[in-house]
Amino acid sequence: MRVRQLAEKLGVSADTVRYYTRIGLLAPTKSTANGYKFYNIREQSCLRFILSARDLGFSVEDITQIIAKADDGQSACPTVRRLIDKRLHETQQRYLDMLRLRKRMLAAVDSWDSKEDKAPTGNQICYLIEEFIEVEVGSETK
Amino acid sequence: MRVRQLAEKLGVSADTVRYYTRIGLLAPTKSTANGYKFYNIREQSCLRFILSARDLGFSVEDITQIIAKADDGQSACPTVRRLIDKRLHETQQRYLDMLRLRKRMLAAVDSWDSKEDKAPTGNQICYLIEEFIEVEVGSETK
DNA sequence: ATTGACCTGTGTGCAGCTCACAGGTTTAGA
DNA sequence: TCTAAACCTGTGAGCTGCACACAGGTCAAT
Ligand SMILES: [Zn+2]
Ligand SMILES: [Zn+2]
Ligand SMILES: [Zn+2]
Ligand SMILES: [Zn+2]
Repeated sequence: MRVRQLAEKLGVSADTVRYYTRIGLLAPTKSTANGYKFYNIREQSCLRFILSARDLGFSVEDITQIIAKADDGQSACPTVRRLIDKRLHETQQRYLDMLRLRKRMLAAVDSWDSKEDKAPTGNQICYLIEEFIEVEVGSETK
Repeated sequence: MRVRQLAEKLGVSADTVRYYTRIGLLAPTKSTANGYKFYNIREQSCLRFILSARDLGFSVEDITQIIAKADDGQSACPTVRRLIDKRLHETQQRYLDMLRLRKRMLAAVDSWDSKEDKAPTGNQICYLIEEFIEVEVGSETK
């Protein structure tokens, strides 16, 4: 199997497969004739694992560690439990950040609906942005 | 004002100010004597604007466009309205992605609580991940 | 003059891919 | 058999928004 065939089989781009190969997560054999990389069934199941872990929020570095443990013959489960706890906290944080940002953006759009366009002055670049922040900072203290 | 003073005044790192300077969002005068960059009051208010826009979810590229419009003497308001709509959709999407991911991660952690650690086999790297995905994919179709 | 603390600009690194590009391979046609 | 176009490959670079490393400059105290 060459890179494109593997990629299509598992529904990712060939570049993604190349990337995982480049960083050492996949280790295809190198054809002697033309230098093309050759992925066997073992690489395929490894990629499947990588994609599953990715979908659970593990970073590429996490996956590297997990695979290294397993390749070493040890159980990766403790590592997996430890790492997902960390990533879960991060995901939670990012989720909250997105939520707050979304709220702020919606408030801005809403308040801008009743405001007209204005040309910039020497002091202001865009009064929509500058005045919205002032209002928001003020209302945050109450 | 030199880079550090400006940075501390507005509560960001000196590297952040240097970054905005590097990409042309800030244009300090260059001291002839020692090559140090000098930020005046105008650069300061420009940085304040940049930070306000950043907090509203605008990208650096967005901010570049907005400032360019204003520097050109035109109203940046239409640009601002158009761009925030785009960024709002993206933020919404990322928010939903985080929400789904969080849910998936929580489900994994929950189901793993009652499972023991296992050593890897020739076919499996970590059964926690591999079997959770199978279960999840199955339950998605019902 | 010298030490040391602090500051500066520039270059590089980061995740997780994606894109650009020069060249090799395969295939269809003549 | 030759050729030309379509397709594929590996490698290198680029993306965002900074943060860090580093060699050297500056300044106050000795
Ligand atoms: Zn925890
Ligand atoms: Zn405006
Ligand atoms: Zn819309
Ligand atoms: Zn395991």
